Amino acid sequence: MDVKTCCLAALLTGEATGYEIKKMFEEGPFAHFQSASFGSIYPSLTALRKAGMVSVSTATGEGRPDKKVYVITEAGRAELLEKLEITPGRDQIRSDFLFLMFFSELQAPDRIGDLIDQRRAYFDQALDDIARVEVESPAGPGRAFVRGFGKAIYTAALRYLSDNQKPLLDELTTNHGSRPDAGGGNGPDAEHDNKTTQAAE
Amino acid sequence: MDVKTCCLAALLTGEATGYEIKKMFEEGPFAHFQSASFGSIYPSLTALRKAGMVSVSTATGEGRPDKKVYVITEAGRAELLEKLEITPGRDQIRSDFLFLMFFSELQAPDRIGDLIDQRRAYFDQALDDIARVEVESPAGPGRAFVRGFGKAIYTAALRYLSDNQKPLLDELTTNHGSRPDAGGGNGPDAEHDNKTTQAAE
DNA sequence: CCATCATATATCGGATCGATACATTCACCC
DNA sequence: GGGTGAATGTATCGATCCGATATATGATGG
Repeated sequence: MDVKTCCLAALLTGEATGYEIKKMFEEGPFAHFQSASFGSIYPSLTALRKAGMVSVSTATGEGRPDKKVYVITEAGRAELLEKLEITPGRDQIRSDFLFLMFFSELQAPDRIGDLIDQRRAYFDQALDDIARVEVESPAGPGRAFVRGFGKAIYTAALRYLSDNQKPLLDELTTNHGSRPDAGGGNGPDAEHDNKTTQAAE
Repeated sequence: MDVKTCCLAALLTGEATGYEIKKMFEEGPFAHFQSASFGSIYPSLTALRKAGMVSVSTATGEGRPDKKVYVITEAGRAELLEKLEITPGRDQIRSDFLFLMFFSELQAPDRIGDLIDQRRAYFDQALDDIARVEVESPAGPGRAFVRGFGKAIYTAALRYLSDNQKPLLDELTTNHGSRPDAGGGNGPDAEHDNKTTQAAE
């Protein structure tokens, strides 16, 4: 979902500053399935204000200068409801961890073991986060459903890692010396009799 | 992982054209944890060629004009190995589906039911994809580990959806008329006694 | 007494996506 | 025979978005 819509969604739970919206994507209820950076949040809020989707009130407390508190308007709420009617596309997942694991054979087994340990800690943390958010904002059935989903996924991931860490490491250490050089020699389907001309440069 | 590194990774399994690399991110072994578009793949390949990481051979078959087949070089292989040493960051997940489910209360229960049905079909498809890739490219322990991980996650997701679809829909239909207007009246922690000045415009 | 963290706004360059244009082959159907 | 559309391919453009950074202030703490 684009950042503007995400900002509207964040503001639906109450007024907030740009900074607070960022935190909602880092630690709050959206943390595990949406994200946005300052570089997109602030421009989005400005655009939403110009479009009348949000209103701003500048809070001048003690010392701290301008602190812009954003509130969603009726138009903004209508806009969000409209966006909720889209057909959701593919989930986008980008995991450096799985990328590294994909090439386990090219790395030292110890390194692979460390990576898995780190990832298990990471998933433990994720479960703690969900539990914490669960206490902080009880909320309705939609949120509970999403939280439950996250819990199920992370629990399964954790189980998979603990079940398969040792087997993988065993396999890597036994076949260690061989180094299969990954696609050099007998590569996949070497069938193409096109005339090829080597490019210069 | 940046697109350049992803291209090198794709080429490690054998030579390929830009088009084929794209397909590897859509249907191939990387499909479920990395992605890239033409708009980033082609510039990346050009940059990699200039840096000597890949070499190009233009295949002039019958009819079809220039078809640039890319091959990873030794320098490219070294570069990839270096990139494998990074510490992996957070997995990035962006799910429109969970975003929509988060706001279940604002939508018709039938619509929610449809969304869940669609997502179950989507996860079924994902499991089929993994099974298909498993047959097409047997490969080593790293790939098997990643595939197993995906299988575990999708299976858990599927189970969660089938277990919780009906309970959610029941909850939504019973509380239907109420429409909790999400954060308007008794919003979260209304404690801030800063002087606020309403912004014009 | 100064480092450093948390709060807070904002911008810039670059990475990346999504859509699109273009060109050709092949399969299919009428 | 001819037309339509899918698949294969390269390539670019605008819009979006991220990551790093600059700026400023108060609180915390060694």
